[in-house]
Amino acid sequence: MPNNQFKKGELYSFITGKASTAIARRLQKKFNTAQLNLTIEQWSVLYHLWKQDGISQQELCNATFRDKPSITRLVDNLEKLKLVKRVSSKEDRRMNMIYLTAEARKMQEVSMELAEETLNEALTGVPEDQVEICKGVLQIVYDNLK
Amino acid sequence: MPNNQFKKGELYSFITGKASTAIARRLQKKFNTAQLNLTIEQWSVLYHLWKQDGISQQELCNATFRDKPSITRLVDNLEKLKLVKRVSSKEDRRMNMIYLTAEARKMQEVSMELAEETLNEALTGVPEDQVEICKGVLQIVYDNLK
DNA sequence: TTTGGATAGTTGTTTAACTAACTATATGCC
DNA sequence: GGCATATAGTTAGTTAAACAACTATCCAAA
Repeated sequence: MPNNQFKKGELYSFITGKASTAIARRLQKKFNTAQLNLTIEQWSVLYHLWKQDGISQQELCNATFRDKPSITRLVDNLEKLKLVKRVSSKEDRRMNMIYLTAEARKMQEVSMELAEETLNEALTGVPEDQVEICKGVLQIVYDNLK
Repeated sequence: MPNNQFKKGELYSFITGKASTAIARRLQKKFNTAQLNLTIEQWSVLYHLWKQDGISQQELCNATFRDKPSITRLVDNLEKLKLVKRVSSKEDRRMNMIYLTAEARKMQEVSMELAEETLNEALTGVPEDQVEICKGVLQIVYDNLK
């Protein structure tokens, strides 16, 4: 028997992701205010490179949950901004390994602080145990559908 | 004192809305399979018109959490698909009232069933009380940031 | 009654997502 | 070795979001 928790009136915001849209908009505004010339999507790519530099575009696809054309263009734009460099792999010449520039490395600290700040604003007034439950539910949703 | 529940490694999926992206993609695939020629964004506009027909573009902005140019273009495309009609208001000639066509009215039942089906798939294995908590947290997040 | 501000909607530009079709390289099998 | 297939990445076309600048209409106060 499927769960039928969703009355029609409540289904909308779950599908449209109003909460995560609001979070992303708030973070984008903070980037703009801080003169950080970076879109949230570009930041999400840098985020994974900060964790591990020199990974392939395919690995960025998996990490960011985006398809190959999206990553191609994000890397194009990040390259134009001189924040990453494509280096074609010597072991497998089909692959581009993506490396951060010094410029991009400098952006990590500020942007991560703004991201944490945004989440703290978003979660003001939410008890910690409920945040944990919410994270768990969203993880299951993702696993169910991926 | 701000909540500091977010370790850096966990912050990413909250901001990028992986769960809601996955839900929207799954629903879009169901639309395509069902030969329902409709994007999720277009569906989200129809959703509110099914609840109340003949509202203004500004009201659609508020309901769908989108800005005016986005709604202008969504209505443009829905008009091309002959799913809605713009009728300029007689009381206030600045306003367009948006009306569903018979064609669009026919799409409500099928598309809503697919949406509910998608959410049931997404929430498989999640206890009902946790879904409620999650919905509550996302609502607070939205209210905190809007 | 005119003028100035507010509101409703449109247009242009940039960035991104999705699909499909494409090129280049690698790999495994005959 | 040569061919089929899979994998990595790119390109093209459509839809959408965000922002800024714009037009048209309404309304209220001088």
